[in-house]
Amino acid sequence: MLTLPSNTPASEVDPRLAADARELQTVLSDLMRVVQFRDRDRICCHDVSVTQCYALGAVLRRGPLTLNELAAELYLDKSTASRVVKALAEKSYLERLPHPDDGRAVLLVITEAGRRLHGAIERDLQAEVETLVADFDPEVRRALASLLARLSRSAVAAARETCGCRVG
Amino acid sequence: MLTLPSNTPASEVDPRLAADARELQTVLSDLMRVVQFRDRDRICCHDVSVTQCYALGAVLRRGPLTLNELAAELYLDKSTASRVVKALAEKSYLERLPHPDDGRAVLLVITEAGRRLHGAIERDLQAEVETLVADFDPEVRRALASLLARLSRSAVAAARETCGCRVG
DNA sequence: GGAATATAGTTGTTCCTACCAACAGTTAGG
DNA sequence: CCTAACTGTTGGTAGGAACAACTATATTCC
Repeated sequence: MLTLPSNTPASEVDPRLAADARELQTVLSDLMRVVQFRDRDRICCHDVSVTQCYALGAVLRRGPLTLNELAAELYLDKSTASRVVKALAEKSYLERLPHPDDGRAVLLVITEAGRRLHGAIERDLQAEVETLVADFDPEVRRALASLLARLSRSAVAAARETCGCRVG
Repeated sequence: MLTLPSNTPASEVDPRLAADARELQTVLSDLMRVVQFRDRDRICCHDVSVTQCYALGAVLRRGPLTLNELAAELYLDKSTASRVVKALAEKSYLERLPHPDDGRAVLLVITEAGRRLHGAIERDLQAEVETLVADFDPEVRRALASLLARLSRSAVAAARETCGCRVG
């Protein structure tokens, strides 16, 4: 992570930075708002909430996880994660297996039903994104994806560092 | 809005589209998650919730709004919007003035305190974005902003069309 | 080995968000 | 005028999320 010395305001080095950041902040807020709304709309038609769907995806992608690992992955309090998992387990989309090496921990494993559900939702969301970027040129789409990925990595790194007022 | 005839799957016209959409979907989800977390963290240190802050921003940018206009802007149910406004009014960040032309409606106006609070929060968020994109080249930042803006417009348009299961 | 400490999850509590529904007051149309 | 439509508020219910308190298991250190 390249960062500037802390006594040098970034905007001094690059005078455009402040204006760009302001514009990005605005645009990002708008995008967040509408995407959040869309996700709610698409996901809740299925059997789970947005957070539950993310949890399912995390377990699917990262393999068996403990509860704390899941909470960290989703930036949730462990109590929230616990309840999310509980709901998913009650609907038989996840299983809580005893951890082989640690009697306190659980291992979260996705079930076949969970896999199917997550696949269906992901197809829906993907179709939605397709309509969003259908009239973007292919190279523009690629550029967008790579820029977003970079921004996302940067944001994750920043989140890990600052670990603000709350969240352990 | 350029859209394809509905009987032609977009992925047939452009075989890369599906893969790009899938990648975008994944990246967008990750970004959403972390930005959402960050917003909560930054905004709630001040006196308001995330939604309240967005409401403040909407009233600030769009000038005096009625409650219904605000609700539409934020994709909220009018009852939720009403309570958000109520909370902001109790903290004296907003005022509810009678609408001059319509005895039923209210005009939401931001107060000086509200303006100050929103300014402070926006500065915080902007500073956060600055650190995120500080090591992006200026032209890359510009490109990112314009692409996000385009994506956002596209998403707003799509949201208006489909007006899914819920929300009036 | 055993007491003190740390960790993994669960549960209680509270607040915010959201949706649906019902309502009062106001405006518009026939 | 009188019904229909609309604006905003409130009641009720459900869920998400955070903090704190708690149980049960691991680890550390004497």
